[in-house]
Amino acid sequence: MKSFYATTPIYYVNDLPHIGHIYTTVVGDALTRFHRLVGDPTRFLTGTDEHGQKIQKAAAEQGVSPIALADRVVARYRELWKLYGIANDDFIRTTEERHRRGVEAFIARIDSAGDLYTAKHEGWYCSGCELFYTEKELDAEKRCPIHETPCVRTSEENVFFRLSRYAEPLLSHIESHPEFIRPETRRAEVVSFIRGGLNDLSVSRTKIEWGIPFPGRPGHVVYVWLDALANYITALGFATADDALYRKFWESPDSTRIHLIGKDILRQHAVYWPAFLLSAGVPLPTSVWAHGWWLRDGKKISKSVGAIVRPDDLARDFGPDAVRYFLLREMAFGQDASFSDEAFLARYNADLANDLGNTVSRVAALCRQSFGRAPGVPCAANDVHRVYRRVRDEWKTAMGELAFHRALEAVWKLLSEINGYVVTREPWKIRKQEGASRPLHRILYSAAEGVRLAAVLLSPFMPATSRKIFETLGLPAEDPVTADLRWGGLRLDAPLPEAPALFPRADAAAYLKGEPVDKVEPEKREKAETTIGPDPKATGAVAPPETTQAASPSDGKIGIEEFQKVRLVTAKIVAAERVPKSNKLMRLQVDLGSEQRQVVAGIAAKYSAEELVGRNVVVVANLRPAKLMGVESNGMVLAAAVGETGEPSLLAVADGIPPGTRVK
RNA sequence: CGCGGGGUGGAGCAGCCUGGUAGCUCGUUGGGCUCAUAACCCAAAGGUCGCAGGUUCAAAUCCUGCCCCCGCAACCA
Repeated sequence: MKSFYATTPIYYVNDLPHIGHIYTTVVGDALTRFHRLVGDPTRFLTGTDEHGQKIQKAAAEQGVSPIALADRVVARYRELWKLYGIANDDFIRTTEERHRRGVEAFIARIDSAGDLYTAKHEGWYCSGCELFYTEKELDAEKRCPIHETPCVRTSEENVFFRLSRYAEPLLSHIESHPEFIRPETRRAEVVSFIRGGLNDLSVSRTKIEWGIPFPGRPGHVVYVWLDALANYITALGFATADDALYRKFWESPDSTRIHLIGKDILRQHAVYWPAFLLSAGVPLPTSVWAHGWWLRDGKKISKSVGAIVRPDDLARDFGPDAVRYFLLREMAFGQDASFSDEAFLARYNADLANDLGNTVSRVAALCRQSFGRAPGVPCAANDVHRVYRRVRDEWKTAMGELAFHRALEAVWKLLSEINGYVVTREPWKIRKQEGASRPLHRILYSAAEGVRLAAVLLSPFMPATSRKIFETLGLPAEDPVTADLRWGGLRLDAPLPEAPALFPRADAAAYLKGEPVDKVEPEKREKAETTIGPDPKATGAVAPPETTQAASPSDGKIGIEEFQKVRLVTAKIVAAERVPKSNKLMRLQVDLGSEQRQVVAGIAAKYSAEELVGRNVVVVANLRPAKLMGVESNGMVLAAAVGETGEPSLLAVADGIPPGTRVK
C-alpha cells in the first residue's frame, strides 16, 4: 500500500497568517484527509520558519529575543489551524533541536559529495539593512533603497553550493518525471530557468547570528533556504536513530511525497531543493505542486493597497468550514482565483445553505415526520445509489489530480440527485396516503443514505460539517473511515436528534452593506471569537515596520507643533511631462513664488500633461529630495487618494492666490 | 524584447496537457411541488470559444502571428 506524505511550506514567523497560508494549509488538510479516508498510510506536515535576518531585526526592535517573537507567532498559527480543523500530524519549527541535527546531517552529506566550497562574495553592503544589494537595486550614488545612505563595497566569505553541477541531472529528472512539477506551465517555467544557466548558490551568511551554525565553518550560519527546505525530511527523523517515519514516508519507493507551495516559491522547491537532495543522495519529492494566488476582487492582494483579506471575519460569521469550502471550490487548483465578498456570499447561500444545508434538513425532517426516527428498511436498488457510484469515482479521480473544485462539483451532483429523487417520489404524499409503509421506508432510506454518503465524500473538505450531518442522521459524530464509503452505512431506526440548520441562509445584501449577520449559532460564534478575535498585542508585535512605526505611542494623534514641521505652500504648475517608460509618474515644474523646482508626482494615470499646466496646487515644500525612476523630485503634490485604488484627485486652490502662499 | 495570468451565452468560471456532442454556478423566462433554510424539481431562451492564418477527415483544444485586459517588479515622495 502506498504511503502518502504532504507538506505545506513552513511559514515565516515575521508575518501574520493570511489567506495564502490558510489556503495552502487547507488544501494540504483536505488532500491528506482524503488519503486517510481511502485508507492510505498518510502524514501531513506544516510548521514555521524561524531563522534569519528579518526575525532577528524585528525581535531586536521589540526588545525581545527572537525565539520569544517566534513563540508568539507560532501560538497564533496553532490556534488558527485548530480553528480550521487542520489535522496535521506534526508541526515543525526550524528552531527545534531535531531540525538542527537533521540540517547538520544533511549538510554533512552534501559536503562529503564535494558540493561545498568557500569563496569570497563581493557586493554593495548596507549596514542599516545588513544586506547586500545588487548594482541594479542601487541608484547612481550606490545608495541603499531603504536607508538612502551610501552602501559600502564589501566582501564576505561564504560557503557555496555547486548548484551549477546539477543543471543536467535536474533537467533529465524533470524530463523523465512529468508529475514532478505541476501544473504544466510551472514546469516549463522551471525548465527555461535551468536552461538559462545555474550559478552556484551561496548557502551561508556571516553577518547574521540568528540561524543554525554552519557545521565546520565557525562564524557562519546556514542560509535560510537551505535550513528551511530541509524541514520536509528533518521532521521525519532524517539521519537519526529513530528514522522509521523517514523510511516509510520519504525513502520508500512506495511513498508519494507532495510539496504544496505557492507559485512564488517555485524556484526554491523545484530547483534548489531537488539539487540539494541529489547532492545528498536523498530521493526527490514525487511532486511539487504550485498553486495560484488569491486575488482580492480580481486584483493582487497587496499590503500597500490595504486590501488584505484575512478570512477571520468570514470564519467568525459563517464558520470555518464555509471558508474551507469556498477556498477549495472557487479556485481551480493551480490557477489564480479571486476572493470577493460577493462571490463568497453567493457560494454560501447557493451551495451551502440551499443545496447542502437544505437537503440535509429536508431529508432529516421527512424521516422524523414519517417515522420519528431513521428509516427501518434498507434499499440498494435505486437511482441515488447508481448516481453515488458514479460520483464517488469522479470524486476519487479528481482528488488524484488535486482538482478539488471538480471533486466538490461531483458531490453536488449527488445532492442534486437526492433532491430530484425526493421530488419524483413525493414521500410526503405516500405518508399521507399509506402512512409509514415499506415503500416509504425504502424511499427515505435511499435519500438519507445518499445524504450520509455525501457527508462522507465531503469530510476531507468540511470535516466539522460532515460530522454534524452524521449526527443529524443518528450516527456517531466522527470522521468517517474507508468502510463508510460503501452504500448501506445508515443505522436503521436510529433516533434522530433535532438539529439546527447547518448553514442558515444569509442576507447577502445586508452583509455586504456591513450589517451583522446573526446566522451562526451562538456556540460557534463564541468559539471563533475567542480563538481568532483581533489581538492587538500580537498584531503589533509582528506587523511589518510600516505599521509599527506609527510614531505616537497612544492613538496616532500628533501635536500641532509636529504638524507645523510640514511646510505646505501653494504652487503653480508651469510645465508637465510624463516620465518616460513609467506608468504613473509625471515630472512637474512648479512655481513656488520665490523659486521654481521640479517635483515628480504619481498622477499620470489620471491627468494629462496639458490639463496640469497652469493649475494651482498645494505642495509639501520641505520634503527631502528623492529620485523616482532616476528623476529627482523636490517636494510632493497633494492629492486625495480616491477609493481602493487610491486614484489621485488634485487638491484645488482658488484662483488669484499667488504661488508660494503658506498653507496651514 | 523585464516576469507572469487571462480573453468561452448577461455575470463569474471549468474544459485546453491526452483534438471529435461547448459544461458548471448565478441571473432571466415559463411550468411543477409544498417535505425542506421563500428552499427544491423540470423545461426554455441565450455562445462568431479575442482576431487572422496554419496543421488535420475534424480545432475552444495543437502550431504561427497579432490585438486587448490584469497582476508583479521598476514608480505612488
